[in-house]
Amino acid sequence: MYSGELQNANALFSKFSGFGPWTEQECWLIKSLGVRRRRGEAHQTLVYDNDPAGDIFIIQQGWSCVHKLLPNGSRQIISFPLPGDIVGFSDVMVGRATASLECISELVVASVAAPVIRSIMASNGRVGKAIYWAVEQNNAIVVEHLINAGRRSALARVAHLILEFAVRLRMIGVPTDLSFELPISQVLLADALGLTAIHVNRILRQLREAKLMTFKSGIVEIHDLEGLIKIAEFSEDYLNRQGDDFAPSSVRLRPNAV
Amino acid sequence: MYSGELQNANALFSKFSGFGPWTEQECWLIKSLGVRRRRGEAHQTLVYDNDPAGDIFIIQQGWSCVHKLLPNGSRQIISFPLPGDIVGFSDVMVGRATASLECISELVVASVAAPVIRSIMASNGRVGKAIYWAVEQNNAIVVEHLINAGRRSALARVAHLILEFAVRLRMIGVPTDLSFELPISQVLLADALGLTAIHVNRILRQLREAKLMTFKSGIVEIHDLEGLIKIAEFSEDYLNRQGDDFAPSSVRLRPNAV
DNA sequence: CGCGGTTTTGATGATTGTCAACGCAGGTGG
DNA sequence: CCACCTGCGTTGACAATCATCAAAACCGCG
Repeated sequence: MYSGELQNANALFSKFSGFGPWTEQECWLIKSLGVRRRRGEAHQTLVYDNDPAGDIFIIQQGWSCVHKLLPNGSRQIISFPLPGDIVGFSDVMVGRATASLECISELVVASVAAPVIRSIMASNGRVGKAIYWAVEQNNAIVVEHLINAGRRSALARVAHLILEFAVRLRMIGVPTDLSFELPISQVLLADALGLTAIHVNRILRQLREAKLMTFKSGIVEIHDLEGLIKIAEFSEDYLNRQGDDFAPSSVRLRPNAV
Repeated sequence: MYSGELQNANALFSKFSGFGPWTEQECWLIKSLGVRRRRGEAHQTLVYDNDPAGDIFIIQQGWSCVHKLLPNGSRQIISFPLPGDIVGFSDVMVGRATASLECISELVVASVAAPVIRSIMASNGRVGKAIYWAVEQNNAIVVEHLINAGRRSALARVAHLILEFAVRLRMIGVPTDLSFELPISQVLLADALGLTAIHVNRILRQLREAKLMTFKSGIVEIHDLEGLIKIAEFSEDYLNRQGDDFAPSSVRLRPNAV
């Protein structure tokens, strides 16, 4: 059962291993991106919105969120990066953080200095393309969050985000056999979905009473996968984009789909 | 008064001219991206979601929107690209369109084949960085739309989007002296903001009655800029990011701000 | 002139937010 | 050990926001 740790010491290498085969040099390069580590404690803000951006971060262990605060005190969570995900890539290319990175649990990240990333991206190698693919996948997730907030009911939103977690966790090798740990408070879900925590709570009750899923003390249990997919209007396509040069092994939510 | 046309024959070159100085070679390269033209008529869909992506498009003239359709028939507009904006950059890097591109008015775009863009990005030149800066700015706009849909009231959303248009139009050289053409229906505004057209209409009435702005027959008139900025919680920072290697001339909404 | 798309308005209802209260668990200090 | 606090989850009552349904006016266009 996953609670923010990964067997593999290098989450990015683990994530990219499906894209292979890699040459020895490429392996070395990818692994080198994971050597400089940094830790964060729960509730600590590692990156502040609008700070000058010197490093990108590759999540290794733990849960975190990227968010922006509004003048009125509310906030919008942009994404929940998982181990292997790259945070602050565009910030580094542009020179300034465009959002904050906050730890939810204890967090381990690898940091990579801006010039290193820039030179990798400029070298036109397959590693750069893989990084680009990973970044684009994160952008696709942001777009899906926009669709969630803009055009789906609260019920669909909650279900959609839960299913997104299920697929993404499976993609990084966490066995999510219709049940997985999700150490995220209802407040965080609300800030990601554009709802109030109270309403998220009610929606979760609805989902429970409809025998679709439960989410209690940080554990998701999906009881009716097809029903959940249906009310969420969930399609995992946006998480399974193929690169132009490599084809990451596709992860499917349904065990034995066509 | 702007209605989708630009004096300059090459919108990208016009946009990038502020980043200069460019060498003669760089000028030639940027201009070369604008030579292959393609037209689209109003309501025509130039790119369909999930199509294989072969070209990127650089908007030259006219209005368009990037959107995604939902199974239930509703849709979410992701962005309204303006002349000089690049559409489908990430699609090309990934091989497949992640959204649709639809013409609102008659549209002129330049198309650039994927290999051309890839080689420019791989060459580590300043042109590639400028393109990257432009793409990142569009991503920042998507994030702001997420914040809009997730955490702002309908009133603030509408005001925010209007102000975004005002700044973006001014950034591409359209004089928006508190009044500008915006040939966009209320239905389109609604699909961008996560509201119904009827509610957008009522919000526009509210804004009119509060003497903040009017939007009638495709023309926006801002009567109380400060008031509008206030209720929108608008900060133009997300549109004025500096590159790490160049500083595009900052465009300010307030004529004589500090 | 009629037609389709858009804007506008009213009446009504559903969804979601706000306010208030309580329980529960974990931590902290007496 | 217990009182106390704080954060989180839960529930109810109520209010505000926003959507839905319906109808009419308007406008450009064939």
